Amino acid sequence: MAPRARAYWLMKTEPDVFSIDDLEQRGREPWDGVRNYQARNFMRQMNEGDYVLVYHSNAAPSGVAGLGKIVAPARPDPTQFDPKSDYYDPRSSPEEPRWSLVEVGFVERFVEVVPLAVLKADPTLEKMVVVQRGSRLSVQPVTLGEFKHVLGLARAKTRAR
DNA sequence: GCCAACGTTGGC
DNA sequence: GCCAACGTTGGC
Repeated sequence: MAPRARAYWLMKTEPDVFSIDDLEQRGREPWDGVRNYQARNFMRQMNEGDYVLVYHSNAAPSGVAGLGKIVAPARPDPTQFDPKSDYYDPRSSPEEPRWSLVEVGFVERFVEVVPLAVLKADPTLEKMVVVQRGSRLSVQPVTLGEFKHVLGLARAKTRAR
């Protein structure tokens, strides 16, 4: 078996709820609560070792806050079965789970968030899903080129200080 | 807090 | 299967 190529992703989180700092403190986190089919389908394609740009949404500024890594592949998200959870889905069942989660491990917290405005102003990233108008997808694929370029932007800030 | 853009639901 | 109404996301 040829090793599967590593893939790259962007996952959004609201830092008021769960931030890159929270991920750093915990080390790894089950990424529960995703309730969008497209996002779920991307999570089901993820493999251990894939890298994740951790994106802060509804933040000041919104942008890429750090780097994570997939440490466990998709499995049923238990919150869908829990009537007390905000993410409870009465139409899902353990026999036929509708929603999945992956586990994300902490890799790196950027010195500064790379703001969405910077991504949008960068011609190299014009195809990136997160800069598209009205993009709401909370789990997105990222190309290797985009991934490297965003890391470069984050590191440029580090070197400049 | 506003609101544009989007995804989902459900009547027909 | 269409599409209006509704709820949500997320930038600003």
